[in-house]
Order: sequence, then C-alpha cells, then structure tokens
Amino acid sequence: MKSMKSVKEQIALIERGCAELISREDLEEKLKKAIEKDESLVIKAGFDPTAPDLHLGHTVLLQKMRQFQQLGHTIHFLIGDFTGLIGDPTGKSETRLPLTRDDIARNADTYKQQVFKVLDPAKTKVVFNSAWLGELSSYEMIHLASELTVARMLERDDFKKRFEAHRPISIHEFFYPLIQGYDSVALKADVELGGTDQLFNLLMGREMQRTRGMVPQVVLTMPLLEGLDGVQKMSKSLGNYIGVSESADDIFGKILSMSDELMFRYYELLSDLSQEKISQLQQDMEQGKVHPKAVKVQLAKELVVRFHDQDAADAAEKNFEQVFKRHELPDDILEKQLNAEGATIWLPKLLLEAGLVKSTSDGRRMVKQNAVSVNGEKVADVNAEIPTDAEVLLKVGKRRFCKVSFAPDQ
RNA sequence: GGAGGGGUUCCCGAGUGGUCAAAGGGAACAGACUGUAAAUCUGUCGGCAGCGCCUUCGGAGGUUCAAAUCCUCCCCCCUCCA
Repeated sequence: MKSMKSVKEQIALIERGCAELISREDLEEKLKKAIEKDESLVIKAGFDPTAPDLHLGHTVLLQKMRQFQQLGHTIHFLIGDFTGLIGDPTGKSETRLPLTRDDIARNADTYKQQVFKVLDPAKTKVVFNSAWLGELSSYEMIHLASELTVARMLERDDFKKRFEAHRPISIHEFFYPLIQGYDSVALKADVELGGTDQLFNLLMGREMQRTRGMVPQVVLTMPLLEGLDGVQKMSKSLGNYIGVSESADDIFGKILSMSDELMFRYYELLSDLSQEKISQLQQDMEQGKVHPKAVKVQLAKELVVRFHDQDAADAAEKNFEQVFKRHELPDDILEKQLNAEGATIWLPKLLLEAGLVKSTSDGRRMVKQNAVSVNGEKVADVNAEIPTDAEVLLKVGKRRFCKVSFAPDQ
C-alpha cells in the first residue's frame, strides 16, 4: 500500500464518469484514514445471481471497480444469491425460481470467468449474501423490517410510481432494499457501487449503517449504458447487448453497426481514453478531419483488446474489412456436413438444414427477397434445386455464411 | 367475501359470426443507398417435402354450413369496495 496515491488524485479518478457521488466529503475522510492507517477500503458491488452473462453494461461498473483496485482497495464482489430469491422490484418481475446450491456454484464460476477479464483476481473477494442472510431468524428479519416505514419505502421512485398508478407492489419487494442495505452492514462496506437505478438501495445501506453507529458507506453511482438500440438500457432480455464472452468478430461487428450518436456514449462510459482525447475525437469528426467509421473502429478495437487481445482485434478488423467492404468471404466460415438424400436439394430446405434460416418459409422469403447466394451467385428462384454432388457455399443476407458438404446417403 | 374490467400473432393494439394467418404502429429481417452509421424508399414478418394445405386469438367443451367473434365451465391478471 506504500504507493497509494494522494486523496486528491484518488478522488479525481474515482469521480470520473460517475453519475453521483454521495458524498465527496465522506469519501475524502475515508481515503485520508485509509492512507494514514495504510489500509484499503472495502468496496462493495452486488450482482444478481440469475444471469451470469455479463455484457458491456455491467463492465461500466467493473471498470470503476478496477480503478479502485488500481488505487489499492479491495473489491467485495457480492453475489446476491439470497436477494435473488426476491428479485429486484422492477414492476414486472416474474416470480424467481429458487436456485439450487449447484446452480449458484455454477453461476459463480461463470461470473468469475467473465469478471476477471476486467477485475484483478488478487484484489477481489467473491462473497455470497446467503452467508449472513441465511443465518437470520424470522424474528431478526421482522425486526430488520421494523427499521423502516412504508412511507420511506414509497420514496423510492419505482414504488412511488406503481403506488400512484394503483399497480401492485408485493410486500416482499420491500425487503430487497432492506436486505441490500443489511449486506453493507454485514460487509462493513466503505463504498458501494451501483447503477443509477440502484440509488435508493445504495442509500439504504448508508442509512442502516448509520443506525448502527457505523461510519456510513459512500455511494457511487454509474450511468446506465444504453443498449445497441440506443434507447433502452442494455440488457440481455432485450437483445440489445454485447456480451463480454462474445467472439472478437461479433464484438467488433456490433460496435461498428451502432449509430454514430451512440458511439460517443460508449466512448464515455467504456473507453480508457481520457475525457480530453474523447472530446478531441468528437471535434475532429465533426470537422471532417476523421471519418466516423475510423473513430468507431478505434473503439471497437479497444474493446476487443479488452475482452480478447490485440491479435484478435487486428484479425477482427481485417475480417470485417474483407467481408463488408470488399464483399469477400470471411476467413473462417462455418462448415457443415449434411446427408445427401437425393441428387438435388430444395434451396429453402438446404438453408434450413445449414442453420441459416429458421424455417423453410423463412428460407423462401429470403430467396424471394434476393438475399441468398449460392457459390457467390444470387439465386432468386424459390424452387431452385441445388445439386448435392459438390460442396456449396451459402450466403444469406450480409453476414450469414455456411459451407456445406454432402455425405453420401446411407 | 362483493362489484366491475381484461387475457389477440415478438411488443403495443384493432377486430364482436363468414371477405381473418387476423387492421394499424413499434421492433426485427431482407433489398436499394451507405461507412454493416443515420435518414429515406421497397418488401417480408405462424408452419410445412415445397403454395396448397395445416395449426393459431388464455384452456376445455358446445351451438353453427361457418367462431378470435355466440353459449357453458375452468384458469390467470387488474381495479374498486370490505
């Protein structure tokens, strides 16, 4: 811890990109003490155990967590296996299925695998809130509930809206913020990180710590990253996400296909570039000094490097140029072997079996829409028959390829 | 416990006996134009050994030549009163 930076330097770094810091004075105080005593702060961030499929939206938070690690602090990566049973109240949350011990262990492994693409494992403690929450008796649980009033709960925006709209709020949903707050007590968290939508829950931790005479945690919220549609927040269920485990080509392609407007949002929230450099890029682009696509490529490469490596990023770029700019074939095309059941095969059927369309009807449509090519030649005839005596190269739309070979029918 | 409202294809949402695979919008997909950007225009948007046929409108029955539409029972959701 000898090399810990000054309070000022640390705060400057921590504040960057954040939505809200509550409060700066508290953080200063905590950092000062940490430096004096040569200790690291306990940084808490909670994650839902049900969807261990991290996407770029999560990494906004992870990046911030990594910064804390670089400053010498310890991350407590909290997997809300207990809270997961409740489900964060979203207003339309379905009843969660109870997770088994095995599920949780498996999910935790997946989490680690993905999280450590960003975080430093040596400075990360993975913890489960069932460890302490599972120990609470019903008496203690009810006692916990007595700490807060309904009116206080209704201050939470989401609850308030639902209450005013006469939409249902289940009692158990009140426990979510309560329990999340209690987690902070149990962990003795110094700082808790979360998305802006978590503000209420994060503040709850502050409040509950204060009630117990602890120095309340500092709350740091990060903006929510919009999904590829540019409107709704990135989420797996909306299908507008880029997963950290996706292939280099996919990450690259998805970044390139998003709107220019959105690109700078991604720069701000995801890039390691300094704010000044980002502004410079934006300015250069607006003045026509740089092509928007080049700016986008830079971002795409930075992210591919982060989740894969430099080689993968270069390859992805090369592949991309090859396929979309020069309309050539990608280097690695999915190959499939099918059984030849006759001398020829109906094209829509072939597309289906190659996995390029979801039904023969879909295949017919694609053919009709002039989206299909066989061995480089567009085929628009719905009744086309393809000979099964040679390998065929299929292409549907701009990015779906498959090389099919036929095995003699048994 | 009582009263009322509602469940339609991915989403919103029309449709109250045939002309309904079901209006309209959104999303999505494909084509043109591009930078796999935006905007715009066009088309598609249940399935199928292959265009005519099959299955869809919460579920199960029924009436009818004909049902998303009418009847019966059931399930689910919401609101108000208690």
